[in-house]
This record gives sequence, structure tokens and C-alpha cells, in this order.
Amino acid sequence: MGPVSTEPSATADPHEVLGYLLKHATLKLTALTDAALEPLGIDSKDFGALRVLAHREPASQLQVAQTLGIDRTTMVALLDVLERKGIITRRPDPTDRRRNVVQLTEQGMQTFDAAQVAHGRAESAFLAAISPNATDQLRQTLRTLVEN
Amino acid sequence: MGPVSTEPSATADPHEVLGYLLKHATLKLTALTDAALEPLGIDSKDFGALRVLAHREPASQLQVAQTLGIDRTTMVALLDVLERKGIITRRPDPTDRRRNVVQLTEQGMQTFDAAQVAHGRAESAFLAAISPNATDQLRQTLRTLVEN
DNA sequence: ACTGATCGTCAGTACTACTGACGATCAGGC
DNA sequence: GCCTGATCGTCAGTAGTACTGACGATCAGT
Repeated sequence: MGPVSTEPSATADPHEVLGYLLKHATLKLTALTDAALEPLGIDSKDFGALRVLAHREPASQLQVAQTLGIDRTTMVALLDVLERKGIITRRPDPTDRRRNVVQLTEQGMQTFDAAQVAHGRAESAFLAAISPNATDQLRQTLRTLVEN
Repeated sequence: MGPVSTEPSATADPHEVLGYLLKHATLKLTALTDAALEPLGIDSKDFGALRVLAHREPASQLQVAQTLGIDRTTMVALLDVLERKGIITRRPDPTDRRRNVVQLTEQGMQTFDAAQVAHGRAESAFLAAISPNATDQLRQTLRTLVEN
């Protein structure tokens, strides 16, 4: 138990509340990342999918969705856009024709490489105000919290 | 600079990416908080407004909105609900009749006190996996990142 | 009094992600 | 070899959130 204040409002500054801080940190990083990726024709959401595919391809749509923590119905529209842009391809999995094999195209790999650079710059800008040590600590703490 | 890998995909694990971690930490905390506040008839978004009002009331709608970092048009609907529930009141500011003075009702203060307890429990549950030290560090780091 | 800005409100829009349902397909029991 | 139940991708519909643009009422400065 921490110190008990007589005024309940003593802890009411929104900027002290974890929920506020987490939400606005997310918003800020997303805005920076989207701006950095915009010249490549993708956003941070698309980049998430590309990252999964570059890491473990080929994969089914469901595998990608689960890795990202989004619904499989959400993945459909996301891949529709990437397919229309020539960044990924879908074809039926020969070993299980319920599934689609999702793969980066040659152009998709180039886009991903460029996106990684852009994303790195955005993340660095976001983290500029804190030390590399604090960054590692932050990443570690968040990973623990998310994985419970 | 960290070690440079020949495979760009080496850093592609989504669980290492800050954007993913921040987003999912936010989602998890929000879910916990909403669940804890649900018996009181409010959610984490409402609680944010209550916190501002309890901290610095009376205030205009715009002041509350800006403190929370949301649009003033969004605040309208939010306060509509809280007013209908008897938690806050709106009346024209005598000194500037463009503004509404927003204030917690007696019932609103009781709701807020109960909400603070519930919120504290949810936040503690969220933070259970890390040390108090890491919690302080996390709060400090996020504050720096958000305030830039 | 006039001009420009501010506040609250509302309609309309955009985005995101979900639920529920469907057809096609697979796996296991018999 | 069929059934039965489950899985995958798809789509329509829905809900939540927050925005833009516009409006009337009001204020401040000239």
C-alpha cells in the first residue's frame, strides 16, 4: 500500500494514469510510423503484415492474423489492398485447399526493405527523448505485461 | 548500432516491435479496466472524464476535452451519456455563456470514488507481473515519450 | 456596431474491427 | 468409401470511435 491521501483527487492528473500514457504513446508512434511509410504506399498496419510474411513465409492468412493478434476477417481486407498493389500474392495451398498461401512478391520484398528503414527512423525519432537503456527496459517491460 | 544481420527478417518478430507491444498493452489494460468499471455503469473513457472533473472542477467541456486529448465534438456525446446517468451536470457559464460549466453531481462523486478503487485494482492486476520499480520506470518513460 | 474568433452542437463521413453466416475443404470414426 | 464436425477464407451487416464541416450563439477588440 502506498501513502493514502485524504484527497482522492490527488492522483487524478490524467498524465499520470497508465491508460492515458499508453494510449497516447501508441497514437504518437503510430502517427510517426504512418508518416514515414506513406511515401511507400503502405501504413503501419500493412507493415505489420509484411513483417510477419518476411519473417515466416509462406504462411496462411490465419497464421498471419493470429501472429498479429487480429481477426481473420480483418486480414481479408488488409491483404486485398496489398494484393492489389502487387506486394503480396495469394494462391490456394496445394496441401490444404481451404487455405491461401500468402507470399511477398519481388516488389513486396523491396517495399519491405525500404519500409524497414523508414520504420526504423520513425521509431528512433519516437525514442529520441530517452536513453537506449530505457528503451530496452521499456521493451522488456511491455513484453512481460503483454505476455502476462 | 546493434549487431547487423545479413537477414533483414531477423528482427521481424512482431512481439519485438514497439508498436505492437504498445498497442496490445493498451488493449489489455483497457479491457481489464472496462471490466472493473462495468458494475458502476461506466467505462474507462468515462472514467477519464470523471478524473479530470474531480481534479479540476468546474471546467468547460473544451478544457476537459483538451486535457484528455480528444476532440470537443467527441466530448459532447461522452457527456450526454454521463448527464443522462446523473453523474455530471451541464449549465451555462455565467461569465461566458458560450461555455458550459461541467460538474460532478453528488452521485457522480460517489461513482468516481468507487471507480477509483475499481480502476486501482485493474491497474494492479495489469502490473502484477512486473516490480514496483519497473512500474515507476515505465510511467516515467512513457511520460517522457508522450510529452516529447 | 462590426469583425473575427470561440464554444457547444449536430450531421455526415471514415476507419477499424468485430459477429454471424456461408461454401469449400479437410480429418476421423465407422 | 461415406458422415459428421471442424477449419479456412469470404462477405454482409453492425458497432464503436473519432473525425470534418457547418451552424447559431456568444464574446473580445476596434
